[in-house]
Amino acid sequence: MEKLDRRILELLARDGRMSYTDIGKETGLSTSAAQQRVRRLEQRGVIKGYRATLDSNELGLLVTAFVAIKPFDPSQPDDAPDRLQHLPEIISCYSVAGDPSYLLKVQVPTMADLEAVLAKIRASAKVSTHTTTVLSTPYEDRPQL
Amino acid sequence: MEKLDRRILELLARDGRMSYTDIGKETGLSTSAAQQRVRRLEQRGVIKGYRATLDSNELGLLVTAFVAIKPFDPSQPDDAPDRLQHLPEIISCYSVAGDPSYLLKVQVPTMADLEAVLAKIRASAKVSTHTTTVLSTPYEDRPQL
DNA sequence: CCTGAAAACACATGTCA
DNA sequence: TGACATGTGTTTTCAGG
Repeated sequence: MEKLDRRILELLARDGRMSYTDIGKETGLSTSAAQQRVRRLEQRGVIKGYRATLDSNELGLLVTAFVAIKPFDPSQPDDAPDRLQHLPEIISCYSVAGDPSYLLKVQVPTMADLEAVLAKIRASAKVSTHTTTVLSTPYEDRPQL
Repeated sequence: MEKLDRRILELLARDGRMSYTDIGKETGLSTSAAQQRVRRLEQRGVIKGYRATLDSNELGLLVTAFVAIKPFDPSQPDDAPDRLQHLPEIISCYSVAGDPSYLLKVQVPTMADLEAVLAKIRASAKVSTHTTTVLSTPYEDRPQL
């Protein structure tokens, strides 16, 4: 019944606070059966966690940008992610194939903050940066189911 | 007491299933006071929703890529986001400043699926695509607090 | 923002197929 | 191993102040 687990994941991806009772109703399972399946999905790591999704603008994070970085010296060991981890403005870090070595997603209150973060990125990771600023976000993080 | 709301948002961003009782304990509020603040944050749209975060690999989504798109004919009306919305493989869509007009994040099971989605993107939105494939993801979607 | 009580829910245990 | 029933303790929810 792998189908049932998919259905449960879809429900929780859309509403992370859905009760086991409601999951049971939607899937035709009893409350405890639903709970058991969810617990297994959590233990297997399929469900990594739960979070509230917040409105960046309401939080005062008005500027979003993608920053592609390239090491100054490609012969050096590449530990950019470690070196950049301490910057909370970096929301995501992807290692990519292609010209840049990493692609970062950055969120800050103002353009001035972006400038400051870019300077920190260059200094911390010894990289050059190529920044693409986001004008608007038609949609983001749609559930993968 | 704007400080309290920030704290609540931080807690819920990290654990979207935290109970109002526990939020109260962490913030020094009673259960119902905590619940009331959360409800207001939801109504104001600061909290947009709750979701389980899933492991893409476990779901069989082994390929992630960023796709920059450019319209074939820049004189035409630009409704790419609308035209692409129906493709569930597109997780996020950002309107960006710079050479491409949009940046898409795409997730699919295999490279063959990526190829298929790129064809659909080009056909649906009448754009050219420039794809950057993700090799690994050191970190992603860190809480903005 | 708190109290308090009723309803809903979570969750451990035990049973059955 | 997976589904279910039941019982106990929490949590949610909605009065009221």
